[in-house]
Amino acid sequence: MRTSLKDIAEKLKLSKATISWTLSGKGDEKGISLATQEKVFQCAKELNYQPNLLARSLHRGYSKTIGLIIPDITDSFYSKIACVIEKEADEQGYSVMIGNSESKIEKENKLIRLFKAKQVDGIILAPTKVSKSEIETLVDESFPLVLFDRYFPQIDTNYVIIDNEESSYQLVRKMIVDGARKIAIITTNSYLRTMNMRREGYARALMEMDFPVEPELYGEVPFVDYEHNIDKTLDTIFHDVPDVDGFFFSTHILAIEAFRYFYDKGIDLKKYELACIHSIPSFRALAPKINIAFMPIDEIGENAVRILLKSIESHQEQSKEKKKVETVVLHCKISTL
Amino acid sequence: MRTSLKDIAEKLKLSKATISWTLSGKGDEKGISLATQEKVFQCAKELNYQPNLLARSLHRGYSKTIGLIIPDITDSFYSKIACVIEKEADEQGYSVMIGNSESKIEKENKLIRLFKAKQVDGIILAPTKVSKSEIETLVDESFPLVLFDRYFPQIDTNYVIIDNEESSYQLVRKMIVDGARKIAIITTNSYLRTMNMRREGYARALMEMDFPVEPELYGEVPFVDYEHNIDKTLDTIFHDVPDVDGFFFSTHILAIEAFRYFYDKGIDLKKYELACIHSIPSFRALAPKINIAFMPIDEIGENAVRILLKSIESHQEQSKEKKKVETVVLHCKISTL
DNA sequence: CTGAAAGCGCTTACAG
DNA sequence: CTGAAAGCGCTTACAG
Repeated sequence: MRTSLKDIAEKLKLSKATISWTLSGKGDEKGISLATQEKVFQCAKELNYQPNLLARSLHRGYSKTIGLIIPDITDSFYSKIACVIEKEADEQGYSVMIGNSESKIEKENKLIRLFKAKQVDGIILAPTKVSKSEIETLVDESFPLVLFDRYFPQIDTNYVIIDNEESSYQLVRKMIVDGARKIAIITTNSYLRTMNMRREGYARALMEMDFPVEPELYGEVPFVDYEHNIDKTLDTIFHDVPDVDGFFFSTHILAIEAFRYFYDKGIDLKKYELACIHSIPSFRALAPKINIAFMPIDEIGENAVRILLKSIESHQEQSKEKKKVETVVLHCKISTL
Repeated sequence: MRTSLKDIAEKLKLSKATISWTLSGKGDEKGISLATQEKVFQCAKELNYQPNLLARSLHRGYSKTIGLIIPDITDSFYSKIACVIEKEADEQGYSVMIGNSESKIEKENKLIRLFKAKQVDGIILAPTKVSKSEIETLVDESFPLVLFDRYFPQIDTNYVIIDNEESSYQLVRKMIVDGARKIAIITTNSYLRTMNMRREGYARALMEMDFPVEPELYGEVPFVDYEHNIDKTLDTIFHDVPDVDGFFFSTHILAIEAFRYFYDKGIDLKKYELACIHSIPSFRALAPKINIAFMPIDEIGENAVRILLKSIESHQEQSKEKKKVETVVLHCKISTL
């Protein structure tokens, strides 16, 4: 059995209150004699006392814990965000529970309920979809919440997103300047506004140059099993538009799979202009000339935590005023590797 | 405020006990009238009742939560393991708290203490070092614990590891069969037994063929900032052994960095025999001929969870018998991509 | 200077 | 068929 306040109290023949005051550093304030405090510290150390955080949270009504839900922890973008968020939260005295929604709405809902049941003080979430989601419940309850990466205009809550349209526009514009004329866009899940914005940026860059936005150059890979689906998509594009000369990948995952396809087919990457949103280390060796919109990982994480903690505080102050929603739009640095 | 049992009880003019029995599905067993049960379920639904898991855990003495501590969540090996462990635990009714030790012993110790304070029922851990660690405390307290990936013979607890020596041996042997004669080993942190075993397997394959184990072919990259350190290491090897014709990378991270170096220097990868422990998707495009020891991710995760849960159960049964330690050694599949 | 007591939200042995 | 009560391990307002 773990040692509790009671154990120390009994051993020293003091009350639990005295032990609690002392160990929480309020001994002086309560005027507990130095001798007693000394004994308490001594005994706590001997018994290797660690406060039970569940009991503390139960009493205090908050847990100093935030929940983070991401679609895929093995995706380097999300795992890096998780890393930053954990570090940021830690500095503010919060710990983080991470949950993997696997891009499944049921899993996401389950995690939201679990985290609430575990009394997290707030949730940071990269949502997968929006249909009949627990997110709406959170918003209705004005539960402290920050969404990131994916955007649903109909949900009235805090957001941290990047300027997907502008980043895509810049990337595609760069490819055009560098000589590309028939640029394909390889993307996924068009029901995600994030992906739509990327497509719009792509279209804007083309239209600005009076290039047509050809349906044949649009490749949408279903998100599930995209490893297998991308081949078909690329086959079709190469068939329909043999002189395609550029590829804009809306995610790094699609880019990796495409590079594998290029390799399998013996197609030389160097002949094409390339661009991608977010970078991973292997790009340096795989496609060093690729244009990248670098995700501002640190800023995303820091802003998410900052906004969430603000929201938690105002929530705890019972300020019944209607929450003001905060939306942060961050910008990617665009460059080659 | 969230709704509690008390709220429902007051609203229905019943006792908290009745509500609790009903909602936990033991209403029939306790002979609570169907009419009452119906009302309770109805009301719980209306008020969107969710039990407070902190309170439940506090009472029950267990939290149905396990802690997972890994050195780097952005490393695909660990994040995949985390994914499997979460899925496996979920099936058994456990949730997982993930912590990032950043390969720092202080952070690891802090996480162990935090998880204990949060009353996790057990911990799965890929340890970073062993010096004066909280791990020893866990073992002394016979706290349910499973280590994986890294091995410390002096710690008497459960382990799940792969056969690092044999996997390395097989990989290097394959390279020799394929014609390599001067094989460099690129590795890190020799104080980790895991890395030492990989080196020993490398040496065994060489010695078996009566090849010398040349110190000039041993490249150890310090783990911190290895991005920058690997260049020096490779420079030295190419300088000292210009006719090096094979590279054995003890981790995928080192391989990626080396490939970037090869690219930067304009060295053609294809001229070399390559081998690496663990694979990532971009290898398919980066170095398709590379020999890989495929980590049995699923088995590692499943075994870790299985052993931990067994340990938790025997712990909860207060069986004072000395824990029997379980060590599982798994094997990698060796092949090209 | 220190303690008794209430309460956070749950569960469960006991009573009737 | 249902309830009163104790207790999990904390914290804190109140009392002396």
